[in-house]
Amino acid sequence: MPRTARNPVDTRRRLLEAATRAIREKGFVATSVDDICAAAGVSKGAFFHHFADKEALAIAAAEAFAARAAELFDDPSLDAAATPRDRLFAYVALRKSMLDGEMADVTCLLGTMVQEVWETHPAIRDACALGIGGHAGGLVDTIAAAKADHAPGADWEPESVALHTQAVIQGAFILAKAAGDTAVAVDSLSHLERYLKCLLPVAGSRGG
Amino acid sequence: MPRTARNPVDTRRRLLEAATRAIREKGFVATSVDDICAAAGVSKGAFFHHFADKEALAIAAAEAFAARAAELFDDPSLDAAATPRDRLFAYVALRKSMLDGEMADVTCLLGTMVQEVWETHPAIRDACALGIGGHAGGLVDTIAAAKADHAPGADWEPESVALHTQAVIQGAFILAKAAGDTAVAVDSLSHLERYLKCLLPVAGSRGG
DNA sequence: AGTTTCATACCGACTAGACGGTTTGTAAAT
DNA sequence: ATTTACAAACCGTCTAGTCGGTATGAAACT
Repeated sequence: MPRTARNPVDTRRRLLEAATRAIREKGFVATSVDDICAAAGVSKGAFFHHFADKEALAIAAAEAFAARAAELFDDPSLDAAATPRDRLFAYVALRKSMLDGEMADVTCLLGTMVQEVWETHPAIRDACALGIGGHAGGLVDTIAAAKADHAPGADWEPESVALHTQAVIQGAFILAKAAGDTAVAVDSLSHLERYLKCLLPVAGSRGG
Repeated sequence: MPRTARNPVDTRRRLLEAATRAIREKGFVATSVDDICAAAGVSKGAFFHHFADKEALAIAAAEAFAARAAELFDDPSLDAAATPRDRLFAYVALRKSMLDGEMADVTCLLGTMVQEVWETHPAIRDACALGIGGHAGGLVDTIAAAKADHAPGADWEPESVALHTQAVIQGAFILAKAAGDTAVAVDSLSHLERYLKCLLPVAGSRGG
């Protein structure tokens, strides 16, 4: 099925991709509609045909980003994990490996936007909150199962730990942007790994 | 010494305070010079008399914010700590207690700005990096001393742990902004506390 | 003591350009 | 014939930054 020059699905996807890239680089406010149109190779008319306004595009981009993040849980390295605990560490390792690349390609669109517009654009904030919270939610069952296996009586909640992993990841991105280097983010994820080992000790071993 | 209507030091301070508040609420790009002037109760002429441009103000605000953050280490609760380990936990407890208040009053100007302008305004990024890195640096000696006391042979570096504390704090702010509630940030700092207990075990006790 | 000089501190109208969004027009598909 | 999918000129608003001007006070000069 050859695609013609006029392909609304493709146009929309190009706009979302261009917006995602630009916002990850410059933030939501500094990214102009003209910027996005130019990067996507479409006209302003096309932009406002597909999206009511700039805010609507941001929300759609946030939803698309969250959907892609959810796909992380389908990664082969997670499926290969024999236990919930292994699966959790496979997730963190995957996140770590994803830090290899250009800054704007590895950082989180949701964290970037919500920090900027949490007060001024509640609809965007909610979309970001849903994405981040939903992603954390995707970890809760795994963490709960690992807890049942390794620390059934511990006084922490799987949901709280899941949110903490996202906090560490988001904070790691901020340090990386400040330092101009993702290495510091890798370091922080290593601390997260160590913490999770501490929360989920394997019998007959110490969490060093 | 009664102050006259013309007081450059006061004018500058008012501009810095107004800018800090506005940027914490809306971000650097969305905060206009007119906004800041109105909030500070000064004219645009005064603004550009004291600062070369908007970027220069942001850098000055970042430096002032970092200086105030450095004062945290003078807090009585830290001085009262008997050991480096106690001092470290007093710091985290202090950061936790500081989360009680309006969102824009508790979040970090540096983390907010650097996430937005890391690519577009290198000078601001550097000022933020210096502030965050410097604050982390203020913890390194304490962490190193605590390590010497409680985990001399452990395979982690005090500097890396210090940076990780800042990553957790920054990430906690992002989750808080997304959720519209600082409670999730408190939770994350509690996990940080637990991690530090795990890194610095007290003899004859488990890190539960 | 009175006057001139000068730098600092500040005011607010103004400008040039960028911005989000609208409108008008058109061409393909159904 | 109507709807969909775009193109691009256009519009009012907002922006950072400029500029000519004024008020103040201290120092220099007479």
